[in-house]
Amino acid sequence: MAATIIDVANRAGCSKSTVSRFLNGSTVIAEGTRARIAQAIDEMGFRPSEIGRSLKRRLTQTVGVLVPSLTNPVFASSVAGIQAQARSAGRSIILATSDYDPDIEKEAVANLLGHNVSGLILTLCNGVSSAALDLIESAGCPFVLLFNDAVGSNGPAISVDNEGSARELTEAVISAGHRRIAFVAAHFASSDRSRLRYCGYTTALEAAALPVLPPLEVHFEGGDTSAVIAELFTQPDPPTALLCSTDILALTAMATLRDLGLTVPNDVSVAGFDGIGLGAMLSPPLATVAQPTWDMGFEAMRLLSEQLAGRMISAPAYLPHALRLGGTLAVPKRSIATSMNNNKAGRKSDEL
Amino acid sequence: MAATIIDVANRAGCSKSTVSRFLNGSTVIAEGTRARIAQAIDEMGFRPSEIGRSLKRRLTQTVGVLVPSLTNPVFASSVAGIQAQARSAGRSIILATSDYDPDIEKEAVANLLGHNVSGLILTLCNGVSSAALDLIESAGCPFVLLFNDAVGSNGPAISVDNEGSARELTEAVISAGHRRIAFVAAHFASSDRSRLRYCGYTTALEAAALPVLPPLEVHFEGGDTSAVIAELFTQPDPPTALLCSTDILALTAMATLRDLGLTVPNDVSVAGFDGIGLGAMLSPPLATVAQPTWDMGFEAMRLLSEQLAGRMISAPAYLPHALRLGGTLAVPKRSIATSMNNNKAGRKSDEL
DNA sequence: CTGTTAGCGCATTCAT
DNA sequence: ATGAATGCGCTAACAG
Repeated sequence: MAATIIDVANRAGCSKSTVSRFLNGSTVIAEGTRARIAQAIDEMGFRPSEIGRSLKRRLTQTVGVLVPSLTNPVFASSVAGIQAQARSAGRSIILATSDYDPDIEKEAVANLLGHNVSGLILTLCNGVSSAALDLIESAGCPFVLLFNDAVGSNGPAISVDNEGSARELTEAVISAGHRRIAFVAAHFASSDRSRLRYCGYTTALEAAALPVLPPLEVHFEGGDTSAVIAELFTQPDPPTALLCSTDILALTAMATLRDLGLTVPNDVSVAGFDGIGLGAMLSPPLATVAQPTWDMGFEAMRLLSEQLAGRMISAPAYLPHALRLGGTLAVPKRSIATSMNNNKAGRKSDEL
Repeated sequence: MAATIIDVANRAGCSKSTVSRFLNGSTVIAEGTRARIAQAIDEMGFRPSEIGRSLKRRLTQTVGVLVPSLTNPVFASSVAGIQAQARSAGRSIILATSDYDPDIEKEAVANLLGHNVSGLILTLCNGVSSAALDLIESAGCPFVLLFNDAVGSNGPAISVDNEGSARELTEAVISAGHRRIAFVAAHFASSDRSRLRYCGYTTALEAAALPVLPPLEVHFEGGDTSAVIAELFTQPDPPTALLCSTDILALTAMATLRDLGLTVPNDVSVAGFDGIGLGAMLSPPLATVAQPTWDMGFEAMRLLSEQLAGRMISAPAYLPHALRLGGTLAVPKRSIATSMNNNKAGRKSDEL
């Protein structure tokens, strides 16, 4: 099959040690042998076996990456960022997905660990209590959390301030004049981000002395979202604004509202979270909290590299987010009666 | 660090061979030792090293996956399908991206090969002539092409009938009454799909004796698309319909048209290719040729597994596509010249 | 049923 | 500057 280092040595008329040294540039090699080795390698199309190499060195050039799903552009984009940085660092990535399921998550991590990955980048269902994380820590494998907040004292993590930004977003919705604001969330059990964002929502509402509605938890990529939304808006006194824990959810919600004969933002304002590219291409554009997803992946990989190199730099836990207001978020039209004490009700939507 | 098979053997009071046999279930083991081994494994949290295992077996349980980009939901979705099937087959995937660059593509494949992947699933820039493919074939590594057509006689491939479906789509556009139809394409050099789809377009136009416009080649994820489109529609006698080689391109095009004061489909019809989920959520929904991207990935992985198992089944090269008409594709109403003037001022934000 | 032995492809002492 | 020998963790003959 594939040529080995011994084949190269034979053809070049030297020992495999010399070839190994050639490959790793560990010592100086005589010009003659150097040339013969180079030629032999070229002629045989030899590529050193990563696995032989890894076995010997006790470490690989691969890192494990675990994300909930690739279907969500947020994670796909972050993996792209990871990939870009990994490539420039000469590392490969083994990719696993958890499908938002803690059990699969644990199994996937165990599998990754079995591959002797030199490190891991993970977006967990729950960064605080995770069987997968226990596995990793007992194995002593370096890791960086991505989108999850840093767990306790240790371990670097790259995220955005989910709770704070959700609070800001909710405050903006309140400023626009909304008083009855609902929150559609991916199941908390499968996404701690979802929970944090809901917390930000409640904080803002409580500060404004407005009613906090219980979260409408839905399966992230399941089909129950439409039904939940439809029920919400066919009941009396529906909300004038709908916050969604992700942009994908927001898009699903908007499609459902359209089917119900409601227009966004004329009848209902909608805002999401994530800042996926396509949201900005819509008309009107989706109001959201934009995260630098690609950069976050890139930065997570960079951080992991630093860690692997023994340089424990302090992690900038939160990357900056950006509120994208306007678009699907506008002043409520039909709730003037309940917002008479709102002195900002006259703002125009594009001022947001 | 991590426990090895020898550690387990010592603790269980047997030889490492027995442990190995336990792990692989290759022979029957006495109930007593079996229990002791199981306990030892559990206590030490032992996971067999994929590396050592692979080195010995001369084959890995990993497959290499190369796609142009993860930012395009088409490929992200196909990787998700690959991943799902890989997991159920007990395989892991090493992911690489080419960024639509044949040089990176080749380098990535070389790297994948170095990891001793048992097989490869690839979406190449060009499935017909590819340095990467040469590398693979000379290494004798099994592979399945995905989105690329089968190359020559050998090698299975999973794709859709790009040319045929593009022809069908174009025919539908013609049927709707369009006579002047332009085609925006990702650079042919970076995507053979793009070229095939353009071919389908030309075939349909020629059959209808309509003018074939030269392709407007753009960088797939670059920023030149808007400029190209803007130029096209600010010249005299602009097309009434715009076909785009991908949905992403179509979305970019529509955003540009909006900025130009044109409405879709009232002023210009637009159709894409791929059937990304978000296209269907738009209002009006994006006309397109939908491919079963997730299934295609799943099927590609299944095919590779069959191949690795020695069962060379015949590959269903083309999976069924589906035309999604209507939405952004409508009957042409009037000349662009008049509509541009009429629409510049009065367009509503939710008109898309 | 189980232990012994021999590599897989490579990097790395230790010699020379 | 280069060879010979060793072993990484594991599986697969080959005994027993």
